[in-house]
Amino acid sequence: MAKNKKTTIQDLANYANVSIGTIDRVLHNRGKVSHAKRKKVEEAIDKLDFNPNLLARTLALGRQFTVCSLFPEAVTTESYWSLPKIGVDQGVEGFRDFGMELYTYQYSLFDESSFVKNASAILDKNPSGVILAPLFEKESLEFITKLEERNIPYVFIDANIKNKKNLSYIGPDLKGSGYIAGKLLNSVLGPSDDILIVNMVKGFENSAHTAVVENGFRDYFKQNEPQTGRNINSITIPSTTEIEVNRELTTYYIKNPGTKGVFVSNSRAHIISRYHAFHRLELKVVGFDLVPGNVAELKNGNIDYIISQRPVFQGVTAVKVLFDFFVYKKSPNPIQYVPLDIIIKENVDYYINFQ
Amino acid sequence: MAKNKKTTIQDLANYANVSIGTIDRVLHNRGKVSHAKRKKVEEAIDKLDFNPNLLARTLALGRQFTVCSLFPEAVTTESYWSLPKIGVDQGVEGFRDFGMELYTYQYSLFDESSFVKNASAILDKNPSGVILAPLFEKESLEFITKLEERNIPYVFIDANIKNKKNLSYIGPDLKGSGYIAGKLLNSVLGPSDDILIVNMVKGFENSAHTAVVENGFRDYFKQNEPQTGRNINSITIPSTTEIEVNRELTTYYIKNPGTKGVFVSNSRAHIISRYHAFHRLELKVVGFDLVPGNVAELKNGNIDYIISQRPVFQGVTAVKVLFDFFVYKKSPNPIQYVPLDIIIKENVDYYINFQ
DNA sequence: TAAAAAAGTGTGTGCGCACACAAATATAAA
DNA sequence: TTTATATTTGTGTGCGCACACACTTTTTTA
Repeated sequence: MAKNKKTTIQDLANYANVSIGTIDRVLHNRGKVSHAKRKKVEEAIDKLDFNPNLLARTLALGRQFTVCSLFPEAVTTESYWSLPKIGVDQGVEGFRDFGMELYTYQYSLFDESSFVKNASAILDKNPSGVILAPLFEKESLEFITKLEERNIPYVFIDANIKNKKNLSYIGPDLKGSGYIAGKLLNSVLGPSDDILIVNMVKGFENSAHTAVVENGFRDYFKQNEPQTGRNINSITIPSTTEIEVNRELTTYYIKNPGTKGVFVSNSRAHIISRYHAFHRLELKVVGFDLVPGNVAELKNGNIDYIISQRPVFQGVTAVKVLFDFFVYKKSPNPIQYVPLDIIIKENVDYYINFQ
Repeated sequence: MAKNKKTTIQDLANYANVSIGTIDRVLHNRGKVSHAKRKKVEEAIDKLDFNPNLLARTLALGRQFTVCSLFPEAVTTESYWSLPKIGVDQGVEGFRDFGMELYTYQYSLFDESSFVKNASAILDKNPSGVILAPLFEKESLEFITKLEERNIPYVFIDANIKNKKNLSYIGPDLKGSGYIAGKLLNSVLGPSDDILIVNMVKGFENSAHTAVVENGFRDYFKQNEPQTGRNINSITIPSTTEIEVNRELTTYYIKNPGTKGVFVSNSRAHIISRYHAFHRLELKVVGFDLVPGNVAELKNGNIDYIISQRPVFQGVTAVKVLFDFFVYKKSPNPIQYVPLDIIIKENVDYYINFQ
């Protein structure tokens, strides 16, 4: 039903008729211990169900874990990238007394050199571990090479680069997220309604990820609605500003008035749904991420579904993975797909209010 | 960007030119301290940004937190009630070194006296806190009265009794969960398809909760589909066994062949969806909770939507709430509605596999 | 003005563990 | 047999804090 009072190394020492020094030796497998006493101590560990007190150990060791994170910059507090940062802050806060400290760095998606510069600053810090959102693939590869040279563990968050030596990838299954978006949009459309996929490329980041999402989306219709004559077109807007997005939408909708549903493969669905409302267009919209803009549009009905990839949780989990690796030498699951939450007007508040 | 090395009480003592004894006195506001030194120490606390090391404090205090949980019994490991138990186990495990220990108790939904017996056993343990799923309202009220007499804090999980002195309620917004179920079921039905609501009463537990869920469900249709001529009937089966459920379903479906959708207000949707598959009925099904039976039926398409109320998370959170109250004297939000996750075939694996 | 009481401050111990070092015992070499 | 050398085992210190207690200085009382 529960454990009795915790047993300490002193308890072990009493049981085995040795001093705590010997206990220490067998626990850490260092120094010399006679075979007989070693056996006896091992018996004590087993019989008394010894588990070292992590608090005491941490206090005694007094070591420090420095974690650096490198994400795209959050332009405003309403930006998507402020959320993973909140997550890592929160995660590290929980391990503060265990000696963990955090330095956050951010790079501009318009400027690869800012990535390089910050990556180099991180290397100068010689951290115990790194949390990286590798949106610039080439520069990220150079960075992790250097990390590996220095034996610094790193985890990817939000975006993945496959077959690397990252401790773990914590983020969405991109293809699956597109597939789910397909199912959701389809569920609110008529069988032959035309669909527009809107991709945006903010800066110079790798757009391969967006393509994977789009493929997942299209896969849904290929596999489930093969024979309908609907059009599914996609446009890629090389910006995320309202003005540019609006211009591209106008251009597209005038030429394609039959469009009934829109899938936005990033966190800017609210820009598009506001455009719809402004022009009294009754289009269905599915997008990603619970940023404030999307929440508002979800609530007033301009967005139908938001898929959330738990960005805060990603940050928290990344920190925890590093901690477990430092302290317990635990090797995590190399790919940890976060749950893809389906958010609608009716359940959005529960997600926002909790904690 | 980050905190410098953590400041200790010794650092404070050096800054304020006093001994750690005086620091201790102002920190805990005990004993006598001259005004001048108190000011100086407070300045030190502020300037050096002192935060006590919880690890050291815990170690020094050496106190013990005994937590008791009282839930309905999980008949098999596949039952719903095994999930909150997993949660509290997990939560307590994380606080083990902080002196927290857990005793779990369970009662039979067929036997109020088992509740009373276990409640009394808990009182004998004189725990620091209690986590309770108050499904027997009358007996729960008697229990919490005694807890209050003894000044033992308690939190409700999964089910709530309003206006009581529980530290917090952690669980679903029942009405909202029914409402969401309504939206989901409606989204896969034609506008005039008839609907069956299936409630089950396993034992002698309070069925008011089920009624709230049903009201939420009906509200959705009242508010959003007012003028359709569809029938929404409900039956309440006084059992959760397959045989009894099947008999009731047969009785109902023969009389109501127009039924196209079923809402199951508990975790037994899989029993009903299996019945449908067995009899080649193409009905849409919405139910609650990611128990293995529902997961399987979701995957093979017999269930369309499952709403999950994060039972494991409820357990973890309840433990955390108690811990924060014990250690930081934090009063939590009195009502913490958990997110209601919408689970479909396409995203169910992410929920199961993560961690 | 001396003794008693109160106010103010510092020191020592222990929580459970890691680690450096000292001590004791056993074995090998001289 | 004695000394040198491994091998084995025990002790002391500190991590940051809480708390008991001892000590010093001031104030009050007789």
